[in-house]
Amino acid sequence: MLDLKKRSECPISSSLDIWGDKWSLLIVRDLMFAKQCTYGDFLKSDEKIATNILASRLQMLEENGIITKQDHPDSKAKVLYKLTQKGVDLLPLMIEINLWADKYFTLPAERKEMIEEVKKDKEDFIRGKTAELLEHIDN
Amino acid sequence: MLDLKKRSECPISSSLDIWGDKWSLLIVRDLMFAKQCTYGDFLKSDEKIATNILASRLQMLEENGIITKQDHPDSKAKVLYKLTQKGVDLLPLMIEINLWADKYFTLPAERKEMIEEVKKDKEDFIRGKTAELLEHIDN
DNA sequence: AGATTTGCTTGCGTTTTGCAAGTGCAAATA
DNA sequence: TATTTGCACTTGCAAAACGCAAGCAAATCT
Repeated sequence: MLDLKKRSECPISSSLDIWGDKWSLLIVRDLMFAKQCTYGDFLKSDEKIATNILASRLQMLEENGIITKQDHPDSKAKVLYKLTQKGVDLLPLMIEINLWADKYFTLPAERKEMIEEVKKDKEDFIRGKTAELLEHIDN
Repeated sequence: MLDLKKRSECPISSSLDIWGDKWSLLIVRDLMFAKQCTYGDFLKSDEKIATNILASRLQMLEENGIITKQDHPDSKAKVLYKLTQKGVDLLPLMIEINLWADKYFTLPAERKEMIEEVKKDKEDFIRGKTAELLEHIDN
């Protein structure tokens, strides 16, 4: 059991207490955009997270109801990680990060494509993506 | 000079490399919502950031163009910290964090009030607040 | 002139991170 | 059936970051 110590009653602070580190939102990103879902998939991401850190972040995110484990349809040895409703609700936040980054960094072509879609109709994109992410979720 | 090492080309990752720690967004929050501006003001925030960490984060944020130092009108001993355009552009992100937190935490009355205003007309709130924050900025 | 305020810096012990290697169970292979 | 491989972690340890207290120089107050 990882203990979460709230630094204050501020909502920003409380949120950062859960996912405000260098890795957690990358895990959320993978679950949102790359659709990567197994432990090994996270390890394969470009940023090369250390395996012990990954395990610790997954536990933290699960304990705080952002993600859930599910049985992998193919094998008992594999674990499927999915976003919960609470996790999917981070989508608008992730989109804003992308939009900010779009203004100040050069985005890779594939992500740029997604952002252009967002720019056309943000609300619509969020609706569609949320529905997609919530498929087959049994929180 | 604090060195920023990019973990990957991903925009989320690059953004987190700058402000993706437990403290940076709290500094941005203070500059956005509490209007706290001096070094001492940051130290007085509820979360009680350590002074060396504060100094290091302020330097990082300044080097990455999120904040700037300005002369304090009252005294040469004081330093005024302000958000740059790049910093102010984090407002939509901060709002989404607040909205997320509003759904999953209990907000303090004062912040709740702001969020209700946001809910009425998000775009309008952002326009107004952005204009307010950009007053007297000489990036 | 002496004391206080302000914005930091320095030292040092504790915690977190990062890397490599190891473990246990499931599944594929021989 | 025996053995190797794959997968999801755990463990150990060195390195880095953090957190606390004290110190410090310049500006300001008394």
